[in-house]
Amino acid sequence: MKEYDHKKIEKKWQNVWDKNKTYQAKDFSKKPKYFSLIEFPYPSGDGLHVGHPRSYVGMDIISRKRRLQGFNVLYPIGWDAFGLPTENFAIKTGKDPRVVTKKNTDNFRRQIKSLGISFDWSREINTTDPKYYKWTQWIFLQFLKKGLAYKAKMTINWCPKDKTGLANEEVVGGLCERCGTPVEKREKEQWMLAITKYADRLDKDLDTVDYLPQIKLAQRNWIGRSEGAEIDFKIVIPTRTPGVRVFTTRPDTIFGATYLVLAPEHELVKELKDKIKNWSEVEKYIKEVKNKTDIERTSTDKVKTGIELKGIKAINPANKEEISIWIADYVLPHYGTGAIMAVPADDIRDKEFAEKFKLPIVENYQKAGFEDFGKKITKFKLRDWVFSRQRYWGEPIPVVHCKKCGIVPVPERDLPVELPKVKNYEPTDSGESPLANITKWVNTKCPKCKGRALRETDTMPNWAGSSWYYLRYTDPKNKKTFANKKNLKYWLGSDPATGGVNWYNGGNEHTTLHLLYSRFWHKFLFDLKLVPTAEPYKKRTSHGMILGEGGVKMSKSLGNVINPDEMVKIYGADTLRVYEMFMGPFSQSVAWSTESIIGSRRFIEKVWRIGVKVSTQKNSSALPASGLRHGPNFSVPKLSKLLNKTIKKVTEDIEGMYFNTAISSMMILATEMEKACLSSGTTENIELEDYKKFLQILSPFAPHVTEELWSMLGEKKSINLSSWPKEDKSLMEDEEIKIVVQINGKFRTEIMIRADDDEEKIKKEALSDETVLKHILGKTVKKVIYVKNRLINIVV
RNA sequence: GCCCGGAUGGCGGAAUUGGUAUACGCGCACGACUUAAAAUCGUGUCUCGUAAGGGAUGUGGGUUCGACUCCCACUCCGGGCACCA
Repeated sequence: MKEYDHKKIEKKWQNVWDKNKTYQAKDFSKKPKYFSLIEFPYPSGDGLHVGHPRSYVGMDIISRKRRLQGFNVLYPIGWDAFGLPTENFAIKTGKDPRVVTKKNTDNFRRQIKSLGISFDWSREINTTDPKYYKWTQWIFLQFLKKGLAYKAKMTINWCPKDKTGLANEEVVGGLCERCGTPVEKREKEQWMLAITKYADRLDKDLDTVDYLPQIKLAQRNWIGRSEGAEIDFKIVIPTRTPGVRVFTTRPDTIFGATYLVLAPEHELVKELKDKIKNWSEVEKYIKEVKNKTDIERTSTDKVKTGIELKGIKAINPANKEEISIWIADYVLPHYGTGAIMAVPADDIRDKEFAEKFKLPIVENYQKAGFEDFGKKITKFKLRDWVFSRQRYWGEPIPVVHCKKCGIVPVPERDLPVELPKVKNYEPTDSGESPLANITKWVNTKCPKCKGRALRETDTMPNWAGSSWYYLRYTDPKNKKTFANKKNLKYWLGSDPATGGVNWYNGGNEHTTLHLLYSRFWHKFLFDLKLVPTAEPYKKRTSHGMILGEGGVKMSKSLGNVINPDEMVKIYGADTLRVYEMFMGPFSQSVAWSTESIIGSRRFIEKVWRIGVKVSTQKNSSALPASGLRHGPNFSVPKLSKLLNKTIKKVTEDIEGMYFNTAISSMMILATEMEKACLSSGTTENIELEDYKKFLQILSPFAPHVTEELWSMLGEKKSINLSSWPKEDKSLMEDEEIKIVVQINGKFRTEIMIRADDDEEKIKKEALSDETVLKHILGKTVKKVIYVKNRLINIVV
């Protein structure tokens, strides 16, 4: 018998598909289009993680199914290659990030290709390619033009020893990850993007997209829309106008407000410095707060801290009572107005604070109307996006600073502003990007006045390139624009309300930031009439992580990292694909088990054995013509029925991403098929057409082996060019149905009924069943509940 | 701490969304084939009990004829928390 040689088969078909451009999407086609998307990977030096294929295979199954369903499918991939790990590697080794990136992407490409994912490699993109980031910079200039990119002072993490700014990730327990020095906060001018201008629409438009409910919820919570009121409190000591404005979601409780709390950073504190009698204490407290994170500050289980601003008082506008003013770290400067009115009778945090500092608590106060003392206002938790990085490996922000003209955008014709080569990748001592050291590059001419000017040395965050990459796939080589409008209209759809990438799958960990940022960019481009749809993604799902054996995180330090190359080598890509889809529910994290992968291999081998038998007997004339078969083991109808049920199940399960149960049902079918062969010694019990349908529904999961078997059965064209089978309902109906009989909700027995029996007849039958009679002997039957085609429960 | 998930046999998980808990797979045991091994196939495999029957879906309560599924309170685990991607 012909052996299953995964190495030969997989290599062979990967070459054929490549040569025939089987998976290349065609711009414009009579077929309906389908745009399926995965999050393009960051090409890390560690190579592909077994978690990557999970997402890629999942969407590959969807994409392959869509092709068989007659769609013109775009399933692209690229590299999100700017970022910290490559930069830190460069700092450590002195190697050019370009060289490192090239090496890593080459490795990733080879690994992904070995899995037989149906990506359209002709559209491969790379965020670090100047031809790509030219357009990232161009989009930034549009933000600048519309006033949505601006500069503001922000606090950053600062390591006083290394003299560099640090990313949050590089701060471990308040210490610098590299040298262990306590990290300080510093103020620095940063480029910002005004995402808050889009907050309302980012929230509202979630109603128009098909995201998993928990993804929508996560987005909504992040945006944090809430309705409240802004109320002005007069400062009476010292007399000052204007007073202080607070934001509250409960303006109705104003009669219970017994003191005010300001964020320690509130400008009023600095302004009234001279009037605050206990300034030295206040100053000390402000310093302490400065190095705390927002999480530490707002944690509700820590002891409340704060300090009164002695010597200044405010007036509650509702009851005209004089109240004290405090500062406390649990009030954050960037939410609301950075000031609250405290109603200890009604708010747990205010109550804790009042109890600790012995502040008055008024329990039974008069309720006010919503807008009696202030103005209704909608507030968002969402903050503007800090868009500057003092780093090397990112897109240079394309502006110049001119003493005469101020900030001047680089003219669009001069894009891209290419990242120059440097010798040293470390940030400078002053905390500037390493680009600041290249005087030749920094010194330039002002595009406006032609005078001397300096280039901006900040670069963009990694999120920039990934905020619009899906658009570039529709027209990846365009030199005139980021993507042709016609292409965008074709691939995203022309209806602003319903169009977008058809299906976008990614990690749970991206359901807030990346997803929100790219929705923001897309909406901005939509407003400029540069993209045809209001939302980038019509549908969004997410997959869980693959953990190491035993459910711990897979990491180098734990030594439990699984190399996909090795799995492909030993078991084959098809087995790895099937295993990753079978190991657990797609949406949840699941632990890897090398011991278990053998089950998927056995399944593929079973399919292979049946196929080899079917093909050899088909080619020998020993097999009687279809429809003329007889014999004691004649079980074609039974198998056909199971096949049709399986087609239905697999068709539906793929849509819900229930890949594990789809595979389970195909395993059952394969087992039954093989049994049918064994019982008769031939494959006469398997209809050739049935077996082919089985191969078709399996092909999205295991594309190589099914393609090989397909051709062994005499098919000249690729299985990719066939059409998705449809179940035959007439072959699926059961005339006899098994009904469970329960007594008081406990399983007792089962009876067979005919599909057309009426309820009374079934109940009667159940009550006259031997086992039932035994159990209800001497008891009164109170009630008989019948659930159609399922069960009967007798209550006694 | 806050937000979003999750918890079912020795292990990964299934359960038509309120209707036979443990499908499918791994592992294990036994059997067939084999000189033997591997592969493959078959049988068994939650638990107590000889059986009849009882118990079990993280914990404690509740709703219901009936709860893994719904409600309330808790425990533990994973992800996110704005400069990791």
